[in-house]
Amino acid sequence: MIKPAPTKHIHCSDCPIRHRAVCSYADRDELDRLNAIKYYKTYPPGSEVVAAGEESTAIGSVVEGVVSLSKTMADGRRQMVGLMFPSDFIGRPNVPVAPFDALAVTEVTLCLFPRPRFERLMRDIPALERRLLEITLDELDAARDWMLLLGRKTAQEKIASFLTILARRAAAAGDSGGSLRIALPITREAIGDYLGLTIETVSRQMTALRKAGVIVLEDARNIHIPDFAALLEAAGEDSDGGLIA
Amino acid sequence: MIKPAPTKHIHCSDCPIRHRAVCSYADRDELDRLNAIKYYKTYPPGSEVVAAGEESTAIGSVVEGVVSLSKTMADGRRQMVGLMFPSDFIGRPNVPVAPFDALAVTEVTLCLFPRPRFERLMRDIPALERRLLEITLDELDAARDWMLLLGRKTAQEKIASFLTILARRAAAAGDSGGSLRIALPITREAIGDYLGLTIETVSRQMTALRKAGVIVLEDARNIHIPDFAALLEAAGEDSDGGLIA
DNA sequence: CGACCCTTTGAGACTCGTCAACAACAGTGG
DNA sequence: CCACTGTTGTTGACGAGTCTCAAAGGGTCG
Repeated sequence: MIKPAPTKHIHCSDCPIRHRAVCSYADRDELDRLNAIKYYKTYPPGSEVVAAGEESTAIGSVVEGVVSLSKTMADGRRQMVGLMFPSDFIGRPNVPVAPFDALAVTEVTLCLFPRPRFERLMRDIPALERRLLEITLDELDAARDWMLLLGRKTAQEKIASFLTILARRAAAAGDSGGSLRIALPITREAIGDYLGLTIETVSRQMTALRKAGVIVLEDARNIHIPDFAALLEAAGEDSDGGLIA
Repeated sequence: MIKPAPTKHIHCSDCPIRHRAVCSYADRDELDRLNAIKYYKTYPPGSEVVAAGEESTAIGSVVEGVVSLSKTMADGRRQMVGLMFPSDFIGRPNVPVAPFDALAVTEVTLCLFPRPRFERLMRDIPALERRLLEITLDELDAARDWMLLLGRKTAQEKIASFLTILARRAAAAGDSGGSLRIALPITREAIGDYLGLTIETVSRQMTALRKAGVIVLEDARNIHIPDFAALLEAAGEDSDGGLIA
C-alpha cells in the first residue's frame, strides 16, 4: 500500500506538500533557493530518523509517511510526544540536539535541508519564519489537546479520541460520508505509547468499543466506523464539531 | 508578598522583561513603535484573563505574576495545559479565539497590544516574529516534557517533577545553593489540574515526600528542599542536569 | 466567635497495570 | 509439506495505585 518514494529530483513546485509545508509562503524565487539545497531521503519502517541527544545535521518536512517522536525514561517507560504526518516539520532551527527520538512508523520520505544553510535562509526569507511559526503554533495547540487526553481521559475515551483523530485525517484526505474506514498506521504498542496506556489496555478497550457497536474491526489494522457521532460521544468530546472541524 | 504593579507609563526600555520577552530582539526604533501601542493591565488573583471560545482583542506578555491556561471537558474535568510566567506570551497572532481559559493565579500584570496593531507590526518587524518563534518552540518543548509526565509518571513522580520545575525557576531567579526554599504559587486544586491528579492525591503524595525526607513543609504554601538531587531522583529524571539545566 | 476555605487524613471502590497463557500469522529451514 | 520460531494481538486473574466519598483539622476574615 505504500507508494514508491518520489525521486530526489522533483522540483519544489511539484512537491505534494508545496502549499502546506514550511515553504508554502515562499514565492517563486525563494522556492528556487530552497530547491537548490533540499534533498529527499527515505527511511524504512521502524528505522531511526533522529536519536535523542544526538546532533542532527539536517532538518526538514515529512513528505510521505508517518514519524513518531517519543521520550524514554531511564527505566524504559516511553511516551510518544508527537506524531508527524506529511507537511509537518521535524527539527528545531538553531538547536542541533533533539530532546526525543524520531522513528519512522511507516516508510517515510523526508525533504531535508542542511541545518546551517536552512538557518541562513530563514534569516533571509521572512516567509519561512512566518510559516514555521504557524506550524509550531498548530503543533502547540495539538499538544495541549493531547495533554487533556493524557491527564484526564479514561482509557476508553483515549482510544476513542485517537480514532477520532485518525478518522478526521482520513476524512480530510478524501474519504467521506457518515461511515468511515480507518487503517491504523501503527502497532498496539505505539498506540499505547501515544495514549499513555499498556498494549493490554489498548486491546481491551478496542474490544469494549467493538462490543458497544461503536467500531467494527475488520482485522487488527483496519477499522470501520458506522457512526462517527457515537465515536465522538465515546471520546468525551463536544459533539458540535463535525467530521472536519 | 506581591509587589505593587508597575504603572502603565514605564517605557519598554525599562521593562523588567525587556531582554526575554517577545520584544527582546527589537532594536531601539522598533521598541519605540511597540512602546507606542502597548499598555499594562493588572488582574487580581483568580480573575479571568481570557475565556475559552471568546474573542480576545489584545495579546501580550506576562510582566509579573503567574497565569494558568486550562481546558475543561463537558462534565467538568479540567486539565491545565500551560503555566505562564513573566516573559511568556499569551495569545496567538491571527487567531482571535483561544481554545482554553486563562486565569490569573496570582496578581498579574500583562503588557498588552491591540491585536490588529500587533499583527501589523509583526509583518514589519522580523525580530518580533523570530523571537515569538523561539518562545513558541520553547513552550512546545515544555509541553512535551509535560506529556511524558502526564502519560507515564506516578503520582509521586509528578509531584516531585512539579517541585523541580519550581525549584529551577527559583534558582534561576537568584536563590541558590544545594538547599532551596520554594513558595507554591498555586493551590492544591491547581496543582492537581496541572498534574492530572485529584487534590487528595496531591496532598497525600506531598506528605509521602515529607516523610521520606525529600521535602520539608514549612507551611502549606512554603517548602524547603534540603537536597535537590534527592528530589530529582524522586521525579524519575536523569540526575545529570544540575539545578540550572 | 462563627463561617468559610483550604488542606489533611481515612476507608472503600474501581480503573488500569502486571504477569501469564494462548491464538493467529509470517518467515525459516528441514 | 510440516515443525519451529518469533512477532503481534487477545484474553484472564490478580494486585497496586488512584479516585471517590466522607470527616476532621487549621487559617483567615467578617
